[in-house]
Amino acid sequence: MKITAMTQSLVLHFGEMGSRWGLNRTLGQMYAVIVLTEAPLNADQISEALQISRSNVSMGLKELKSWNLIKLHHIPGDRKEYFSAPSDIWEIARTLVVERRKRELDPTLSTLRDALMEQPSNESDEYTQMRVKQMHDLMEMVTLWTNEMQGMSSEKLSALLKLGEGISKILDVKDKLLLR
Amino acid sequence: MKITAMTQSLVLHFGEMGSRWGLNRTLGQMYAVIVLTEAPLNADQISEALQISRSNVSMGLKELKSWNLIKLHHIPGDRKEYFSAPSDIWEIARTLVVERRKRELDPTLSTLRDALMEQPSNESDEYTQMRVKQMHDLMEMVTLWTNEMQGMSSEKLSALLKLGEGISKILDVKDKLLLR
DNA sequence: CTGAATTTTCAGTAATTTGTGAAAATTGTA
DNA sequence: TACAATTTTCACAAATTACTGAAAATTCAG
Repeated sequence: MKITAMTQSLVLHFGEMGSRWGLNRTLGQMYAVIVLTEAPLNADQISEALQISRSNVSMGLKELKSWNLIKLHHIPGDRKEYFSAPSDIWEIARTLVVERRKRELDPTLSTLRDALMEQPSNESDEYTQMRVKQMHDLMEMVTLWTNEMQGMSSEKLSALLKLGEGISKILDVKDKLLLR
Repeated sequence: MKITAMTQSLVLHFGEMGSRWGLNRTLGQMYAVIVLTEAPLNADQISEALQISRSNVSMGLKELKSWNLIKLHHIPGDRKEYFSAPSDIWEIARTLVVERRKRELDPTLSTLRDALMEQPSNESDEYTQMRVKQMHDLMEMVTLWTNEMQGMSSEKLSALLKLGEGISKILDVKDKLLLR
């Protein structure tokens, strides 16, 4: 499959960024071409578009599946599998946040909890535990938030993000509201 | 410098996680030992605590400085430089979010803007541009948010995060509030 | 200004991560 | 069930990234 110059340059950029996100270059490129192309693509098309080996595509797709980032399609009379990204960009963002939290926060949260269970052996450990507690509480709050986010509709999420600087004002008047 | 068993295991964990965050193993370990130790540390102490070369520590400190994650101290009568982390965990979190945004979103935002300026050469490019527009708008909102966050006090940030599921309710009544 | 203490740089090496082709496994249709 | 199409796995190779020691640069007390 040939890709346009515009897509090509975007794909290259997403490749470079891929490693800064939890992915890697190929994964970034693969997801870029999938997201930016309207029709679902099969593995051979991706392999050709990005000039990477068929097996690399297979491994990349496996990983994108584990991130819940792609949808699987079947075309009647064609045995190949076709892949596309959700058409709702908010759904993609939501998935990314949740999956990154799983990979980046959950394991640490568990380690921090373990450390808090231990008996401090001296006063240096006591300081350490205090910091661990602070980190733990913060990360737990972030986790609650991402869970909240997961259940939010795209419309609501978009409305929330659009608040922008308004959020500060809302916090100021929040106590005046009858919540809970 | 010797570190306790508790710190040791936390340092190892943060090392493993380091690569999942935008850092790397050594950087994760270095920051862990700095955050978890009350007294500011000098480069030799870090080098000894983590069993890594002095030059590696120097490069790591350089990077932590570029992330604005460490504070520099001087001890009277000692020519060495000592480093510590902010005592306020929210300040660390705020810095992390802002710095990651700089590295993970800003370059992409600029590339997306470039792509939007181009003339679509066919209808496939038109679809691509539509998706680019969606991504661009979303990322711009996130940028606004992190800017907002940067200016927020730790107390306010903590209050916002504590809202947790309350945020949904607030959104529901937001229109009833006289904002702006 | 001098020189010892300290920090930084950098070229080379080590370690890790990523990509490939060939072979194995799976799938679905005739 | 048989077999061709397709996908996945995996050992090895290639590429990238991280680490080190030695040397250069910087800092500052005397």
